[in-house]
Amino acid sequence: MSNAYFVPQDSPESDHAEQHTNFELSDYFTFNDWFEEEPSSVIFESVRNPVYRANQVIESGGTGNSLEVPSNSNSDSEKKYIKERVAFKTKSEIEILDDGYKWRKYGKKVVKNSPNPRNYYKCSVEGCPVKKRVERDRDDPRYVITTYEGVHNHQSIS
DNA sequence: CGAATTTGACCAGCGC
DNA sequence: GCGCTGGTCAAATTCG
Repeated sequence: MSNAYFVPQDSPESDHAEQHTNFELSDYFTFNDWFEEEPSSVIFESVRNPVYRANQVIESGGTGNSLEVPSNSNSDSEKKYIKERVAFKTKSEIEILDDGYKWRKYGKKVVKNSPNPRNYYKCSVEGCPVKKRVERDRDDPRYVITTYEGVHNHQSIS
């Protein structure tokens, strides 16, 4: 798992925000703000890249370097790194959080590190490339980790 | 009856 | 080159 997750502090039932100090994203937006703003304002690479905003780094993860595309960043490696991601870790019983968009589930997978299945969703609006994946936290099943990938090219409907 | 889910199959990238 | 792993497809099924 990664080391920087955003735990929304104004979540209805956030009785304790333990990992909250890990990374303070709330300066940029809160969970509620996120409904209004473009998800693109914060980009999160959950595995090996730093967390960065727009095009600039706000925090490096673990290994320091790494936002920059690998030295010989020509074409292939570039697109891989350009992917925009936002990851939320939310305390929630349910995993189907209504975030104002319409999602169509297209896959489910059991991943190695977690005993819990991971679900794959895609925005059902025509031409919208956004995907998200939802899974339960490995060692804290009360949390749900939602990872958005891409930017919506339309308004939310709800 | 059309639309969304489900779920196993399929596929591609990577490490050994 | 093979097998493992994560991601996607798609046919069947359920749902509204």
